[in-house]
Amino acid sequence: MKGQVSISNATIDRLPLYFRTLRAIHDEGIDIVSSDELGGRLGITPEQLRKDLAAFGQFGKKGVGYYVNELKRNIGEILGLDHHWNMAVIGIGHLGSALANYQNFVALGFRLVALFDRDPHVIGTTINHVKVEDAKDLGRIVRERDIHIGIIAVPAAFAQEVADCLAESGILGIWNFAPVKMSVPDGIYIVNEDLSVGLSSLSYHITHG
Amino acid sequence: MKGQVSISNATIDRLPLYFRTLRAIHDEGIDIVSSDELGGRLGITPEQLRKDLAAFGQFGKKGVGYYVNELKRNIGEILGLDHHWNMAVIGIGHLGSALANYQNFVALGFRLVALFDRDPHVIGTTINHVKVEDAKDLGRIVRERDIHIGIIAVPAAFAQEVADCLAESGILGIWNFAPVKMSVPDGIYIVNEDLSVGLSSLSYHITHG
DNA sequence: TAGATTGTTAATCGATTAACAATC
DNA sequence: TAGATTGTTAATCGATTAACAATC
Repeated sequence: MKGQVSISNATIDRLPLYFRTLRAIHDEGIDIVSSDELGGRLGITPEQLRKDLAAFGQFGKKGVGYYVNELKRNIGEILGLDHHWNMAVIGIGHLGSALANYQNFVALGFRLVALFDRDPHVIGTTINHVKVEDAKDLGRIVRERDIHIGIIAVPAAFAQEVADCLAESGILGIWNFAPVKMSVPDGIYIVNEDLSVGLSSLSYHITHG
Repeated sequence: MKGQVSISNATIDRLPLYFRTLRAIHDEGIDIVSSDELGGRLGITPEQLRKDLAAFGQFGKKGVGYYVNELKRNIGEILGLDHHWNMAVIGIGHLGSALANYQNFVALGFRLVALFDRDPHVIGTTINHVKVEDAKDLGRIVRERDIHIGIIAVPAAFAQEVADCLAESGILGIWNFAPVKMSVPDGIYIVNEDLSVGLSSLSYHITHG
């Protein structure tokens, strides 16, 4: 990996697709894959794929291709999936409980270690073997259990105060499903997963063309 | 709107954010907003915002700003939100039922008109006032109820066959939550909402820097 | 009128595509 | 060796940023 060169977000967002596809290829019992084959499965040109990988090092063998397992492990390390980050979901409504139950996260090495809500009827229930705790203990528990990632699934109106609490408690990143722009101190990374953006974009494309 | 000029996806994906923020500003009782204020709330430069809008026409008044309600209506029309698209969710697992319950879609004018699953225990139940029907009736019901958008929330292994059925039945667009790349005939637009991409990207950023 | 703010053109920046030398 | 395929440099394309004239 080249430390000082900045890598485009477009490249980073394609790495999980490569990773996922390499896993599928591995499950098919294939050991070696070319940039043409791997890119082809994703609708990505082989040049694009090779350029993306080149940002981090040399992973292939000229005239041969890429060793599936080795490339998968390398991309996993680049993405930091070998860190097994601890996550908490805040806001156990419909979306929050769906996220708490999402099995794909486990497959990527993430660990769900806490759930939070404010509703006394929800507190104390168990989802996916994790107990829902009172949101007023959020800060304490984030510190105690060394939680790295906070998943915000509360209504938009409460998202900023949750983010503030997470930030104070030393969270590293926030995955935000509330449809609102939040502000946090420098050094905390936010990914906004605003579902209405995708759906509205779809509406645009079927309206035109 | 300029018919022949192609508009960047980056611009289109920002329009829903403008729309959402204009609604919030309207709710605050504010009638006129500048590109500086509107962009500022979203962390977008005023130049970027004006450039985005310029792709579709002239919506502001020099020296004054934008009339909040008028701009909101115009962006809504550009996004096609005034069409009130009919939607169906296929796959009523945790994520599917969360999507079926998601209230923000109603606020954007989308209509949930059908739910589908294969599991006999799920078929016949009701979510958000809509009955879950047998997935084998998917094609017929899509045609009968004039469903425009299919939301795929089935396991990756079944996503392609659902997409094939939707395509045959005249769907206009697919909003895909299955972590897999699907192929559909030209003219059908797909938005992939691959949750593992966002989370892996977050992992990357907290691992580095 | 003076001040403010848009819409648009020009300049810069960044990402993708194409070409090809290196080499397995 | 010949064929295949990577890694990298150069060329193109597209998006963002800066500047400013138009005008409310």
